[in-house]
Amino acid sequence: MLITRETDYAIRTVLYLARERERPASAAEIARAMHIPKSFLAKILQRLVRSQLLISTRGAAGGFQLARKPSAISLLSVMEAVQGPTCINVCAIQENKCALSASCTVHPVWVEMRKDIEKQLQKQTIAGLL
Amino acid sequence: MLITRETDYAIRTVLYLARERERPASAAEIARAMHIPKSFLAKILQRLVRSQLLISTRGAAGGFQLARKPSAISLLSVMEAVQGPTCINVCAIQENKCALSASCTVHPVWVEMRKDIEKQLQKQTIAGLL
DNA sequence: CATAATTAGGACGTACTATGTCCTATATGG
DNA sequence: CCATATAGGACATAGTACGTCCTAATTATG
Repeated sequence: MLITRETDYAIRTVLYLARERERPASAAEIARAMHIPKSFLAKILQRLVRSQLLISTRGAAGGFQLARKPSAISLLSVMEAVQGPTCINVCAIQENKCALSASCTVHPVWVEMRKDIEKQLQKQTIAGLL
Repeated sequence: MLITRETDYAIRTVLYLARERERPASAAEIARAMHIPKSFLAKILQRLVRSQLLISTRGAAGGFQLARKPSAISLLSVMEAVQGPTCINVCAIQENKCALSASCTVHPVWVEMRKDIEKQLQKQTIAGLL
């Protein structure tokens, strides 16, 4: 699976926050609105904060807000924040995982495909999806 | 992961058979040449036969051969033979898996991306990779 | 200051899928 | 008949996806 459920949740979350930009939204509120299990969402929010896509404020009346304009957030950046680098194939990431990579004529195909996919994910911004 | 190890093995297998077209090659021979665990390869070969990419002959001196010209075998067909339909995302396959699909603005992006990937996999033929 | 509301982080559990192995049945050339 | 193959199912193992829970740390508000 290229896009996990976690990534899906992360995108929904960012989309929600893009619509509610004035005030911080709490994890509980986002979970309710976007149909995401609350304690799972908490983990996802942590990652989005660490990747500097979101800003969090603690304590009562705290919550999460976008750290940048929706037009400056690509699907790729959200995806990489929660999943790490996009992985088409074991081979295409870690050379040493494939015993034949030197002589393998398929290898360049995977590399090329991964590039294309990343380019597409980069083009799609949160602003564009609103 | 979009491309599993099983698919990788399947492609190696078909590539090997494309180079040895005159005579049937046994599972043991292919496994040795392509660094694939033998009993795992047996399963993969079964699927390739059922999908009519390969022809098998049983008994002594039996083995596997391509059912079509290498130019008529795409990476997509090999991939679908072993993995089933390419799956980018749960959402993009089974509508009902996503509670929000009706209102979800990301959904069309996944569908489009999947189409593109399949188009690329279709273009790449075994003949082209030799 | 006390308390309720909130995020931060780690440990843990469960279920599914990828990756294989193994055993038995079946076919076939010599 | 027997050695060599494929066919197919049951089973085993490891890794990842998906999610829960508990304990801190922080802060607005009464």
